[in-house]
Amino acid sequence: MHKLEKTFSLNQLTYFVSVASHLSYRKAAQALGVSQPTLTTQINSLEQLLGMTLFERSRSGTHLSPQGRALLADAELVLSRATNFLESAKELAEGENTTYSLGVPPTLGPYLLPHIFPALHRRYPKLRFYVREAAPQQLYQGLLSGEYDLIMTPLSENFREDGQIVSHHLFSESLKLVVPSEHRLAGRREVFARDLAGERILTLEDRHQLHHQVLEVCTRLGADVARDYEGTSLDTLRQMVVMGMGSTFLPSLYIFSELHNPQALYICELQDQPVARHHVLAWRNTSPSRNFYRDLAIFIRVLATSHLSDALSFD
Amino acid sequence: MHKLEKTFSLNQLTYFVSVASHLSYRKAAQALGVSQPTLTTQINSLEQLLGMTLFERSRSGTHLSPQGRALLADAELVLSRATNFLESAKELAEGENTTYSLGVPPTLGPYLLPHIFPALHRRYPKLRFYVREAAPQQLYQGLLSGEYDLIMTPLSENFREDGQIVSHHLFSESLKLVVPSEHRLAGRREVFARDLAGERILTLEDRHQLHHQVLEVCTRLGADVARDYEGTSLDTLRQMVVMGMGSTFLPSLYIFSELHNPQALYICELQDQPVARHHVLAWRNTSPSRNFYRDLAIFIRVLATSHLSDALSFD
DNA sequence: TGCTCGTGATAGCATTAAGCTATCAGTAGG
DNA sequence: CCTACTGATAGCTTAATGCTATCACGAGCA
Repeated sequence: MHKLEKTFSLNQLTYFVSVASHLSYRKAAQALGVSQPTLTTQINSLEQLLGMTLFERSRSGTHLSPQGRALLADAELVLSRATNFLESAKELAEGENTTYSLGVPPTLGPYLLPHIFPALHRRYPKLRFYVREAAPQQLYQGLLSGEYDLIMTPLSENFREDGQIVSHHLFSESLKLVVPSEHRLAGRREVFARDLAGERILTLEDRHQLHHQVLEVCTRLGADVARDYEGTSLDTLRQMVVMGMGSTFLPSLYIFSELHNPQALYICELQDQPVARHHVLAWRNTSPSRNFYRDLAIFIRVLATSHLSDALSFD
Repeated sequence: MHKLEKTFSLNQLTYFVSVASHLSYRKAAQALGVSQPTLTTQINSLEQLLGMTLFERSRSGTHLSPQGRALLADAELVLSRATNFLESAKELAEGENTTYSLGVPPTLGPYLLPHIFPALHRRYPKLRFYVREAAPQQLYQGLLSGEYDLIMTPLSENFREDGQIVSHHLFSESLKLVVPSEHRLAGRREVFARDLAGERILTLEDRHQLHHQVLEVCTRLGADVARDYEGTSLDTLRQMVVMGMGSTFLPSLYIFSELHNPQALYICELQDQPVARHHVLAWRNTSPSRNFYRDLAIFIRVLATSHLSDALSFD
């Protein structure tokens, strides 16, 4: 923590450095575009503040004092850092070369971002994301607290667009039924909701939003959710199905990304009661970059439409 | 060369950092001991200067903008350099821990400074010298130009204490006649000026002040100065005498320092016309440290009196 | 010796910057 | 609906910064 006290100004340092390099108040004043008395008074006050003489004045010229010589390097360092600061600011101000903190759910990020980041980078070459994964509940809290600038999250009853938060719909993603290839439903041309009655359904740990959604669907359809074994990731969930521990629902983007050639699995949708999650990009409506975020959401939706229409829908 | 333009103040950076760490204007204001409106206006003007929004304000709190987050580290760097600068200044101001630029002639420095630096260091523990060797003529010019803070130099007709330069007498150093041990004068209890008539006298190159002094003495006494071989240092001069190329005059401090047990040489003084050089410490009378320099000169004289009275005189 | 030129210091004023107090306006939560 | 909290704004005071004009001193030259 920096404390506040009476201190020197950056201009005073600039004057110090300039007089030191010209070894003349008048020449330095001319080079700086200020008057010579200004230099005299400013350097006097700097000297008083520092408690030492920086320059040795005489009618026939000006020399650095030994102390001034020692401080010169430090003064130049301060000024170079200040210049540095201004340059960073300039660069940040004139382009979208900012790093935005983006929160994504672990069941979406790894299967979506690789598909859209390359095109995003081409569109906004200087744009960078600091991506962090968390469950949607944490994403929402983190967005409120300022931890994230943006979150990508599935809609749920916990998510409220309450005046503080603005969200933009990106796409809808169906959750597909995944059964082992030796399962009684495997190969069926059409599977209906009633076929799941009594079925053993595997899902993720309950910190994931997917857990709650699958639980709600199963309760509605009369299927049993296996609480004794819960997956820690979509990959482990898939392995559990392969090993015959039950069936599950997997997001279509995961299937599209990871299961190009699923040998031991049969994948289908419920014809009469499709299950889907609806993903949005959300941000605080107080955010200074909100206009950019809106453009970004629109652009991501366009990218998804053109690259991922096999896996997603855009109602 | 740093150019001058409208820029931010260090206080503004301090405010920025403080608001960023408290995430609240009011709390930051309290911590800084200023009013909240001050922070508002200062940060607004900083934002305007940088052309970007640093904070996202809302009625329910304050967050860093992505740009602000990126600039925060740079701002802290500037402040830490500034603190650094003030600390250096404080350290320089409260002690004599400054590095002074000291010019000495090559025929004196190496044979005097090792005798006085240890005691000088005990007396002024934080004092440092940046010692450079040059011929007295260059020393004098360098003192005028500000290259040296102090010079140690033998008096000569070129040296003028002309209102700009103040000098303080340190000690007088005799120049002793040095002849090879097989020389006709070797072993003589008393040697007089007239004994040198026609003698071949070796000396240093003419960029050394010693050259001119020996030349003057020899002309007066009727000795021949050997211009064909001139030494580049007192050590080579001594070797030339050992090899029988002639005789020479060597400063007594050199003899005291380097020739504890001269086997091949005989050393004596001219009884009736002793030759000496008179060393002073000199500085510009405009120098802010001139009082310290005077103390220093007195102290060096005291040191020489107590440690080097065998080789020097103090008239 | 006296003149001129060049140095930094000083005085007095004008302008700008930075700070304060008091108040406003909007949101959150009881 | 009220209370408490946020940052923003208005209006004023004071401190800091810079300017012009002038001074005082020294160096160099005639």
